[in-house]
Amino acid sequence: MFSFTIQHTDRGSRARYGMLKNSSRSIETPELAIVATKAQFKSIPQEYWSQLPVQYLIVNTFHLMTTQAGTLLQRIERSGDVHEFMGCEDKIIASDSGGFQVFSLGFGKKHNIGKVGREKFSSAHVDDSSPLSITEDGVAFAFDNKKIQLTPERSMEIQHAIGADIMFAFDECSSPYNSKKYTRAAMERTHRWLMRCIKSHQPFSNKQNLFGIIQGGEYEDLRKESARFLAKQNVSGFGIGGSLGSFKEDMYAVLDWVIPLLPEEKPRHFLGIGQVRDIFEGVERGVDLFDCVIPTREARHRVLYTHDKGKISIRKYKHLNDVLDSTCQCISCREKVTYRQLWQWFLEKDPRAPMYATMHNIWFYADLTRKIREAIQTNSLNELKELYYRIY
RNA sequence: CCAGGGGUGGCGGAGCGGCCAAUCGCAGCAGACUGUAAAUCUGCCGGGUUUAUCCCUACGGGAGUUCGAAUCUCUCCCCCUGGA
Repeated sequence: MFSFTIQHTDRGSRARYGMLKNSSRSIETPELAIVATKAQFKSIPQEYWSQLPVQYLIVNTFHLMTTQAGTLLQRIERSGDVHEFMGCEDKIIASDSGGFQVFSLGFGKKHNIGKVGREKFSSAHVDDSSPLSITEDGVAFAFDNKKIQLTPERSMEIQHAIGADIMFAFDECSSPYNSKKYTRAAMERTHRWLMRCIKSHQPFSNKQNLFGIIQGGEYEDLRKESARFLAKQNVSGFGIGGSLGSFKEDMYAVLDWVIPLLPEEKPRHFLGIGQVRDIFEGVERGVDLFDCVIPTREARHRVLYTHDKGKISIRKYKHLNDVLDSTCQCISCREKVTYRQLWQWFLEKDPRAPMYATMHNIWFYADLTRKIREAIQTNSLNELKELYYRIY
């Protein structure tokens, strides 16, 4: 049984503190999902997983079906479901549909861009010709010298098979380089795919929950149209996806357009976003859920998040004999691992390096979202935001 | 002492007459990373400067050959491997 209850709404913004439940599992919101694409927390041995302060995580349909030629998926199914496979019975597990790979392995790869830009795009950038074959039926990927077919029905089938608590509808994540015309076509196709996902989901709707995805790129009219369409559908929540424009401001504008059009009582998940400022800006605008690769990926890339010093490249602190963050309770900080030690492990390619760094960043984000939830309840979100904006 | 193989930028290691200030890797420096093609990627990395199809100093030391040498010759020094 799924429920989402809003327990407190911030006075000065759209921020809300809520409780999301699916059968015996529950999480408090706002919360950020740690990305576990292949049903694993990269670089952390499984015996540590139960100690991680993670209540929400997300796996990926596309990568589950392509990893080890599909045998990973079979192993998950044999375990019962993805919770049992991972030994994470108590965590809410979401699964992405593979819709992001339509972008990341398509236009994203072709142009080496992400869904949030850093420059103003011009007409010279416009490209509507994806290297993938995208048709009304679905998408054909060429990956690892193999042909992978994904349709709304196939994506749903896999997400049902692994037993995710929250499933995302199969969509086409648009590119910042797409024309408005293409962005509209992709959005409308995504809407039609959603209807097929809803139909496939019907028999499973008592145990699992389908979130539809709002598209429309950086265009106000498209975003609003998509939000209005989604608001009417029989879904448990909403993902806000697709291209988010050239700059952070564009991305926040998308939230401002879309969220007021969505029903208050359903959760909103801002797909793929999660830098520190983005979390605050999103929460203020009414986002309940996030997911982002940044905590784990940047840890592997030797970047740490701290509550006292901001974002830190370990390279610059490698001679310090301090723990990573004096206010942190993560395994690394409890064991008094220093910057010097961590750097040494990175140089030696010791697996403890990415492991401790990743655990640290996961702890950081857990602390951050916990503080945000507390701040919403005590109407002090703004003060907390100011505190973090000094170093982020 | 004899025979053979070597000595190249912080380190490892290419080059074996001009396209060499010298491939590449490591380390160093700077930057990036937002529904994970990512423990990855990009740029710099002898010195100077007007940042350039410029100038210096450089491939163990010295002396040669040559229009031209890290690359060939001689000699000295040092290292490694066999032999006495």
